[in-house]
Amino acid sequence: MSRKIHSPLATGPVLRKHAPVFAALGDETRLTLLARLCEQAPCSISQLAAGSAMTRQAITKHLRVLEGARLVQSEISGRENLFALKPEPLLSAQDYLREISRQWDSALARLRTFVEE
Amino acid sequence: MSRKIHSPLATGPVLRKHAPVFAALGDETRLTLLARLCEQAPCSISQLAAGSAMTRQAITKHLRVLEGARLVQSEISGRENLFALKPEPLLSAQDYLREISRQWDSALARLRTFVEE
DNA sequence: GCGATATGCAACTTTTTAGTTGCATATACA
DNA sequence: TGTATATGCAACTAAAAAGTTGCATATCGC
Repeated sequence: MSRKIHSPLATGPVLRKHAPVFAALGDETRLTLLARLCEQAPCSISQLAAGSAMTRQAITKHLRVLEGARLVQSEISGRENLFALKPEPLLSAQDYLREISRQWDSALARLRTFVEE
Repeated sequence: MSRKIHSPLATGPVLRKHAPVFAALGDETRLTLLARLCEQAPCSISQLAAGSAMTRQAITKHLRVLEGARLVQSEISGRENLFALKPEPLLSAQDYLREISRQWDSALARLRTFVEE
């Protein structure tokens, strides 16, 4: 009787919101940076580049990608550029994944019911 | 007193496990495919390509990427190749995100305590 | 067997990403 | 002031990703 209300997982705006976040997370170097930034609050570019085998420029680019996905925020302090983690997109991404799992489970349940009748 | 045990968010194997999953999720076309597959159980390639502006071949490639990340599983049935969602990597990715958020929160808490003293 | 449907494979083009190098600029600090 | 530190900007290379086209092959149904 009730019209099925399926949450708009694949709606234009929703896709355009989440895909860039996942893309930003889809790189080992950037995951490493995030992990580092969530242990040690604000870090400068040089600080972050110090622990890496890559160039400072490479690290900078990765940080800009993370910033573009709003996963980190930068603030200039004197001559250095400090980066800090911003958890909102992470939570949002989590919700998105949870919603997919949820829908999948309910699809399975429906299928099972259907088969059992 | 107690040595700090920080969960290995940025450990080689952990990175190599999760980065590809996030990378696979980091594309609008693939997110759309996943959403579709979680509503309608097993779908053939042609079926999935039908609702898209892209070529069947392009869709096939995206499906292979998803399969590479173990987000979907394919099975051949007669002349068609049926794809179904596999939720395990999604759950695992969720855990990873949750762990980052958790560590971030505890880092903030520690910082706050430190400042307040 | 035949025609239509569903795929796979391979070669190729175009974009994007990842990383580098070199050079200019601004801030700290002795 | 002068030197060392922290960055930004731009040009370039190399490699991976996204998509396309053309053709071969296998299966379904009549």
